[in-house]
Amino acid sequence: MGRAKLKMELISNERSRTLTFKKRKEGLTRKLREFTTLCDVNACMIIYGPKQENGPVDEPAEIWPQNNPDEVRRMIEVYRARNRDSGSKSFGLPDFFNDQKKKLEEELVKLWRKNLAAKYPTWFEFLNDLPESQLRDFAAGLKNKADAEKSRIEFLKRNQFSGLDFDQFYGLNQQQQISSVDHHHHDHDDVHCVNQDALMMMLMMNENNQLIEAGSFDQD
Amino acid sequence: MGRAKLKMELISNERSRTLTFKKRKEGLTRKLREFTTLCDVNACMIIYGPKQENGPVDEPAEIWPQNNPDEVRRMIEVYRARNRDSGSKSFGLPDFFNDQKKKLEEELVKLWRKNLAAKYPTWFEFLNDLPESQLRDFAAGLKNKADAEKSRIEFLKRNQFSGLDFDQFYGLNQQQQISSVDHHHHDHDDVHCVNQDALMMMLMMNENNQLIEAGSFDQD
DNA sequence: AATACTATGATTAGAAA
DNA sequence: GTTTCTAATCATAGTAT
Repeated sequence: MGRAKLKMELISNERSRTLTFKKRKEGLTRKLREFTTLCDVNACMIIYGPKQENGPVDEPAEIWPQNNPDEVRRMIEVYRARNRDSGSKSFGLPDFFNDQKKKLEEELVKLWRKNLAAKYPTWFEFLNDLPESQLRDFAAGLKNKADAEKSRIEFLKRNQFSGLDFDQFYGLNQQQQISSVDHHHHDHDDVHCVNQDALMMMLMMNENNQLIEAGSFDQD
Repeated sequence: MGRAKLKMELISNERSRTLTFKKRKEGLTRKLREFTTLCDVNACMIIYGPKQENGPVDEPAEIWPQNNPDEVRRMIEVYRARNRDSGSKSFGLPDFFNDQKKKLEEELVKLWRKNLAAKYPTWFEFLNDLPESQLRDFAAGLKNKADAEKSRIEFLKRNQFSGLDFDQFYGLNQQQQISSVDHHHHDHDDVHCVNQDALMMMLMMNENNQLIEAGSFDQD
């Protein structure tokens, strides 16, 4: 027979629900495609699920525009930017940093670690991809850098900002709770941890995000 | 009369197009709401436009779930995270930095500047919002840090990293095309610019992204 | 611009293969 | 799990207000 009127609530029957999910997802996608075609608008859609008992949550099931994640990202960025701007136009600096900078930093650190972990079992194994000569130089440089950083911190501790808690100051203390980032301890320097790594990287950059070019010199 | 069959292309008649936009946008939103209700899935949608001749582009016209931008953001984040992970599982460190860190830093810097500019005509005027005592301490601290940073960079330039192609190593070469971040020169230090500013701010924050409270000490 | 109408086209619930 | 069928519901183009 034909269709019956559907009560607008969660479909309890699993088979029906799965079927409806499939049908309506397709219909939704078609509608959105038609919509953008007919009216010349930008739109994007992300559909997750369906939620499974023993499956990963939030598995993306459909994105639109299809085959164009960059476009999706672009529109998302626009949304995010506007969403940030509107709403709180007069927030102070601390608020801004609390809200946005922290998230970005966290995201950065997470991504960094995640991708490092994906490619290398341990943090520093990316050195394996370097030629032997650079490897030696890097090892020496890293040691120097670590030493220099430690020295600098010591120096600052002694001579400047007395009364400041520098560990706290750098945010290098008790940061184990930064999401679920696992900390590898490196054999070359105990001082390094999440933000220290990121900080190191930033310290090595100039304003164009290029590494500061080192002149020629002798190393110990 | 009733409806006629619609050709699936941009509706040339502006009046019809506007009307269709409105109708279909509503229909789309209803469909998506029904969909999530019936099938218990997460989904979000962003609709921009309609594109106007003399209006701002990409004006958000509709988001879903409505009144829940946080939820939209959450889903977007999940999408972004997954989207990043899949696709290129085996990229190296340089690629990662080129691709992701740069984007994040860019976003950070842009947002920072945008919001600073919105609130303060000049970069350092946010100091005006600090109490007098903190202002003095901050100024002194900033100078000391700037000096220390400059010295450290000089030191690194002179004494370390000879023979290394660090640009290549970190994949940080030829990055001038970093969008359109404009560089302001500040009167207190030529070395400082975008990233240096960000660094400064980082250095001034504790782990909770609050500005460090300076203890009392003598300044030069 | 927004709302209402309504004939018709489009979608889809339920069942079956 | 998919596809197909079909009647019933739903959506909406064109029009009018």
